[in-house]
Amino acid sequence: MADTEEKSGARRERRRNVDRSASTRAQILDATIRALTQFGFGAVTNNLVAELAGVSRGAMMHHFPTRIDLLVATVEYAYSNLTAYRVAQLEKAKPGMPRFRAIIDLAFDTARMPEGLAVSEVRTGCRSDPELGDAVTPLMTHISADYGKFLGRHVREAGLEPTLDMRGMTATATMAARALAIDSFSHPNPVLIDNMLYALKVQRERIIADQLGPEHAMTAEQIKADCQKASKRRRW
Amino acid sequence: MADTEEKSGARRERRRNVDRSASTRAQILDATIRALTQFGFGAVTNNLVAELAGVSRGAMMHHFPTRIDLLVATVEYAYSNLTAYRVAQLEKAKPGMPRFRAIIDLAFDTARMPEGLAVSEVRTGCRSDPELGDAVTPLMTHISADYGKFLGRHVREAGLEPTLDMRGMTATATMAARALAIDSFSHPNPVLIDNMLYALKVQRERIIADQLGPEHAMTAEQIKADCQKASKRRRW
DNA sequence: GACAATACCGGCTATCCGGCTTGTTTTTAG
DNA sequence: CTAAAAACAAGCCGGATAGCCGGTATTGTC
Repeated sequence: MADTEEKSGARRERRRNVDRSASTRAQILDATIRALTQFGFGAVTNNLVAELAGVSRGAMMHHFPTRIDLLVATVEYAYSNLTAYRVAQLEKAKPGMPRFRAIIDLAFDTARMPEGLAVSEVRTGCRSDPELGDAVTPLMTHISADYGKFLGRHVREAGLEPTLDMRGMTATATMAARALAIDSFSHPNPVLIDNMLYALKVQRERIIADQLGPEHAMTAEQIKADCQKASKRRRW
Repeated sequence: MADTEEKSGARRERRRNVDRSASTRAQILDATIRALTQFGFGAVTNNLVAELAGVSRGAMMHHFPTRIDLLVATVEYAYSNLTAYRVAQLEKAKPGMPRFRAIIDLAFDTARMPEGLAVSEVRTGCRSDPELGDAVTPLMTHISADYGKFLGRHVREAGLEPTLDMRGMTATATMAARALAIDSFSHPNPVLIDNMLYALKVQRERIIADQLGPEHAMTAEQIKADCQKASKRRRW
């Protein structure tokens, strides 16, 4: 964020070490996320990150002794940002069914966000680096489990059951969103996105109708309207 | 495949240049696919490929002057193998509806095959290398379009229409299979796969019922039986 | 059999990356 | 006020990589 001196007379605002540390750390982590998003895992070098962060390589070295430390910290940071974003977004929808219904669009949005792409990049990139893989796998496992709980909670809060097809549908949406997000960066295909979201929402409403009765599900027209609204709001 | 001398007396079977070329080329391309699958895009170096192929670096240089040439050729080779495999597998099912129904499982299978993983690795990896991206993008676009036609053809041959939800469902299945395949290599989760396939098949049958009437769709029990059969046949 | 073309070999180098190390500035503790 | 500690800066080095090149062996053509 906009830092450095903004105080009037004081040529240098005295900053405590903890603040300096936190600020530099955040700059570096944000730069790493940006680098992963824009250039992909393979192009993320210490040099590039330091440059993007506006920080010397020595400072990076100080905060993240190894590249692995940097990437692990970045994934943690990115996922906590994502979680906060999800909570904030879902709070805009009324609890229960509306909030549950917001999840599919949210999955595709978060997958396209810099933080989401960063996590995906590391996830696939760590296949090329066993050491990084060892360091990141427990974290990824935790993330998957955590997201699974998140899904289950909202399913139940909507008065629904996490049946086989419900789990399958949410998992499919998550995976598809991930693959599409990376793809769309080099081969954007808005029609594809619209179709996928429509199909997933049809399936979602079908499951709702199965569990609670047709009167709780959206009609085909409502689904299409919902999709059009989401399509217009989407900026990619 | 098993090459080299198998002739009895002749200490050196005279091989024509075209054969030597083709053989070496195939060895290198196969090795590249293996390398991409096992070690991931980032770890695929010329050295590694040459070693896996049992070929000198000079020979590689001769056939593929640059790394980009190698990867582009590998993607072409892998996709043509995939196409051949798809055709061969689908011919085992009766034309029409059974053949159409085989596509979802096939998508997940091919995504997990070395050839499928290789294509996915290059697809994501080229984000880190603009030059490679430029070289590979038209190919990827063609592949996507070609696969789209393949899907459309089988939809129609089953007497179905490529409606919005049909397109969305197939696209979702394709994307999800891709993400799952890479994921499953480091975080295998058989339950997830089963759930996703089940949900997709439920959706598929629902679309069939919508278009042709419920009597053409499988029952819930049939779907589950089909999934169990696929789950047992699957070796990952 | 002579010459050309192709397949193949492996050392060389410029470049870049990650990590180390030494030096400088700012903050904090006594 | 002083000394230690922490934050920051940046030059350096071993290692690895992609591409290049001179040279050899095999195959094709006349």
